Amino acid sequence: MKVTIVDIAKKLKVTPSTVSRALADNERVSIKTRELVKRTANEMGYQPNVIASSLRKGTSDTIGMVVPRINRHFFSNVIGGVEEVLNQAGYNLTIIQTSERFDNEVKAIDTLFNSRVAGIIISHSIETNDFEHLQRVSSQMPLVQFDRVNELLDGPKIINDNYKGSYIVTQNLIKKGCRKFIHLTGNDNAHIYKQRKNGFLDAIEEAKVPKLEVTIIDNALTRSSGFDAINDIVGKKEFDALVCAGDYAALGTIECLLKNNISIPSEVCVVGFGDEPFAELMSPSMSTVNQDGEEMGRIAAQSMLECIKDKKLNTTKVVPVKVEWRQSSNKEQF
Amino acid sequence: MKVTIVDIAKKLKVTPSTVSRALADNERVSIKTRELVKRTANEMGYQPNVIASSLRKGTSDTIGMVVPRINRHFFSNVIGGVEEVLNQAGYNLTIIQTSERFDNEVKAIDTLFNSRVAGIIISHSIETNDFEHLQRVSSQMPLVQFDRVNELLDGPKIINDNYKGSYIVTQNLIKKGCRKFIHLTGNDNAHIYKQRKNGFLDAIEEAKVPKLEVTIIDNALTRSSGFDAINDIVGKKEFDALVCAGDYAALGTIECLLKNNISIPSEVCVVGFGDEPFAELMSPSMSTVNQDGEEMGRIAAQSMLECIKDKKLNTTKVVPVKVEWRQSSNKEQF
DNA sequence: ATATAAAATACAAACGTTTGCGCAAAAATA
DNA sequence: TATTTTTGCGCAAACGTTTGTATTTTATAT
Repeated sequence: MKVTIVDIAKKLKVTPSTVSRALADNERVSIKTRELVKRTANEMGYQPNVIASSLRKGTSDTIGMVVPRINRHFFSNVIGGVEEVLNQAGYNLTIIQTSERFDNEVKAIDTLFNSRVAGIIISHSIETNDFEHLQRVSSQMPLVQFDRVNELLDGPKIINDNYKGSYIVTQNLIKKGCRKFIHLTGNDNAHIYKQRKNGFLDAIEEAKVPKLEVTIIDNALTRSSGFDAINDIVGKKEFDALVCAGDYAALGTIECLLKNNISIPSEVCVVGFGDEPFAELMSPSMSTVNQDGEEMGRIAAQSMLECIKDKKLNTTKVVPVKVEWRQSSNKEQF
Repeated sequence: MKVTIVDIAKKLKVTPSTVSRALADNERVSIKTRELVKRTANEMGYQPNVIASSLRKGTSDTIGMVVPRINRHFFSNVIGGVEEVLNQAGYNLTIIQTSERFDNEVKAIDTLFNSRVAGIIISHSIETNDFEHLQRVSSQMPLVQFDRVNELLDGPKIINDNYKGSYIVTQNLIKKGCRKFIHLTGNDNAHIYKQRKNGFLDAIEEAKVPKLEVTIIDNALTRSSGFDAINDIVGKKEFDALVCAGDYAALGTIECLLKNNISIPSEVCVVGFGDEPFAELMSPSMSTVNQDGEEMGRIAAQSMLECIKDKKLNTTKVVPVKVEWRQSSNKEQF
């Protein structure tokens, strides 16, 4: 049914090895035969069996990618960037999502490992703080981490400039006159949130402005937990700035503020992180930190390709972020 | 280095075939040996080589999925649904995006075909109106189409109830008093847009209301083309309802209307299609047709699994849609 | 004890490539 | 012409499974 190298060989009365080499443009076969073989292969409708090829070569042309959620704007952008570079280079991409669950992440790694992918690109689930499943992998094949990375694992890491994003946001809010800050975040074992918090705290610290107040609220990253967090304290506690570690939390807080007739930004400034598509479009439009997912994906893929070639690489690349100033923080400056 | 079936066989002084069968829980090997083998495999850290297995079995446990854009909310939801069902069933998913380009689609199909996936789940690029590349495929492996489907190809098709979505929207707008309609759409060779247009036109037709005006604008699906389309006619042409075949177009039109100080919905009602996350959050919030991507994905995956088992299947399943009525069309009824 | 049936395992080929090695013929050099 | 080098290709093994068939072992019946 399906035409193989052997079929071509038979038809041309040469050996499969010659056909194989001819198709691979190997110098050991004459140009004349090479072209003859290619032409015949075409005529016969030959389609290489990459499975067989992978088995023999011991590696495949597939890269595995593990992400927490495929339908998060940021991640799907990263995937887009990775795809772009990898396809260009002749690689395929197998994508698995963990839905933020640790056991799914372990299973995903196992699966990819068993299908002998050429390498793995991963952003960890939020539950993950044990990295043994990857220790084993990183010794056997290239492992590229992005966004949510673990410093202790070998291999390239691509991260957003989380620290700087928060720092600049906070610095500017202080300049605009905000004094009573609340920071909504996830939890510290996730690197990105720790960095965002540190950027926030350092900006407060280094501002050298007296009487700055700071409150940190953990585990407030979703729309509903953002809403609830503010709902709990509104009326009881004074604040004039909400620096959120994520857009969805910021969205929740804005909804809560509006419901309580607190005006944004004149009474309270709100800033998110991530620049989800809705941030620009909602009302008031949300100030937030834009992270270039596609660029991150391209860099991750590039790093992967380098790793496949040179084996060793242990760099950390930082992708710059850009603060989008919009209505939700558009308070007049002093 | 890596432990294989042969290694286990040697250690246990049995043959590879026994080990293979034991691991597969085959009745032809005694329960005692089965357990012994499994235990030893575990101890030795055996990881099955799925590549070898695929080669031998002639098929893999990977399903290929081709989508126009991975970072479109709807598609990433479908992917999520597919993933959920397929992973449960022990299958993997290889995803390729075509970026709406026909040649990319052809290349994607080729790649998946060559990697001997067990089946392909596809939603066509907007450029695609030649389906030869799939004719070949559908005779060799299961092909499931979703959302953007071609009726002439064999295999299951899962579609949204595009017709009904538009029909209900239009019917209701008429009830609310709208009389001068503009329909922004893509082009007719894409089924979904044709269906949406038909739903729109039929609702107009069947309303039996005198003096309904209708204008159709093609190739207006993006934010900017939506904006431009309205910008071109505003002031020159009267209209009180925009029925858009996509949310991004609707967004563009709303932006254009606001810029021209045309009030929504009192002067013009706008309705989109797709229920992108921003639709709910923008201001005015956008009425639109919600399509359940995850459900569609689950159904597509189920159909794929059935196809793999039974070979023949030629059904078309329709996933119901739900109209979300929001501010952009919240005009008082007669 | 022997013949027969059933159970458990062994044997060997196959899946479609790739690749190190070897061999012959052609070309180049002595 | 004899020797070496180059060129072009064939041979055969290997990658790690799976599976149809053959063989041995064990259980059952005669």
